Amino acid sequence: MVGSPSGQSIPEATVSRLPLYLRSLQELMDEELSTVSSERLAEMAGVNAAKVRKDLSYFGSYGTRGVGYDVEYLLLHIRRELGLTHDWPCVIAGMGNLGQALANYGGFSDRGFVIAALVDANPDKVGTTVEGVPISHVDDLDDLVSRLDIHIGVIATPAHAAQDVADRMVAAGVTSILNFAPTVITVPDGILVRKVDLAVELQILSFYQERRQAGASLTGA
Amino acid sequence: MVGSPSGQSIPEATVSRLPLYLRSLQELMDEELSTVSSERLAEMAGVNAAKVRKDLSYFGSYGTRGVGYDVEYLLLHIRRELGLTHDWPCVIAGMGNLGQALANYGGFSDRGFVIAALVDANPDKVGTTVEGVPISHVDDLDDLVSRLDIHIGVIATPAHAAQDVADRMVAAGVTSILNFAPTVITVPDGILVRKVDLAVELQILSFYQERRQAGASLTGA
DNA sequence: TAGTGTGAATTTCTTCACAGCG
DNA sequence: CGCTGTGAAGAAATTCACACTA
Repeated sequence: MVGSPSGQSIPEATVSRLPLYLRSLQELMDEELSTVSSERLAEMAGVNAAKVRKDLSYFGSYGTRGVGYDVEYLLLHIRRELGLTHDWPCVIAGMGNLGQALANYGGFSDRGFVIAALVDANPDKVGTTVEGVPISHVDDLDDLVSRLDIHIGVIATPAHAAQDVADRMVAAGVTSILNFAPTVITVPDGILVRKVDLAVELQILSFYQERRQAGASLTGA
Repeated sequence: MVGSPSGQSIPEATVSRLPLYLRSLQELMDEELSTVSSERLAEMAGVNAAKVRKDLSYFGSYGTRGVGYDVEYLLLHIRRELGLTHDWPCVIAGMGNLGQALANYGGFSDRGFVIAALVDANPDKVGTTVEGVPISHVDDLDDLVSRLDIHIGVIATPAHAAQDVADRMVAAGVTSILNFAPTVITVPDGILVRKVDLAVELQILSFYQERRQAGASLTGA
């Protein structure tokens, strides 16, 4: 989905697994383990060991043969690769159920994504707060984005409003968008978009569920 | 992530795009268009035309050369492939913000995923209703699953509770699980699991956002 | 000895390009 | 003519297997 950026490339597939490794390493830190083998890390992340070693090798040699990887060192390194060494102020647009859930979702602030602003088009919602953050009107996006130095926008509006909100975000200066609305949005070159459609995953499950009557044995991930 | 099921295989990558096509076709139906070219469909789904044609070709020849695809026919066909010709009763475990958002999320029932039951471990929540569906205690999973003929479970609990809930679901007879908890769960062979981690996508955005200062020109999706 | 790092083999996915059909 | 359907080429990702080393 994304062109390879400056410098020589880390495969997209590898990038998409880094967050999994990061989470696993955080668990290992909590358990106060200081080293980890590719095999163990693979098991925790739900992939296989060869993949872990290959993935990590793109960043250089961080392991010790015969021992494994230093948990703390690797954690720091992946965090740096992911750009998670500083906070990212974000704005969420659309304060319906999903928007509220996202605003409340601990997993964001945990990992450096600070909900700096919330916007909605409904005047009744404007002025109320979620998790201590006031809901502003979507017309104030411009001001909020520049004042709070926001680069990342999250769209949690209904599908029909998504493109308009995306346009406003881009105009305001947002350069990365995470889109939860079940529609494709188009943006100018240079703007990054990723999409999550909650129902898509269920449909994929349904596909495999439907066609396994015939004694198929499938493996969970 | 999932072994190829009975019959000759449709590539995983293709399966994961079917929901996109389905959504686009539904929009075309709403606009009362009766045919669509691979190019137009590609644009709507956010992929390229060759991919659309290749994907659809796995199901046989459904297009008309010189014209395109019949919207209604293709829609029906993909819906059948995805197993969406009948309703799937689902249970959601974990009625925090995310669980509530999912229960409210129109995108599910729209597409045949009926929220048949909700469970939580917190006795204070048990007995209240969300969208007209009562919240039951997680101990009643067994009864609910068999009585309501539920095959699909959605986990929206905190990470630490996810494995336990998954075990209970499997014991109760659930065969497909969609896991929103930020942790890997393990299940017996024959149980399908898909995972959605809301924060993972943000971290991937962060990766690319971080490394584009150097005049890189990236393309949004 | 245990476990990394990595070329090479393999598989999967994408894209091309054009023959063939309505 | 316009657009599908598809072999074949190309690219990307995964997996193998083993040399190497702390």
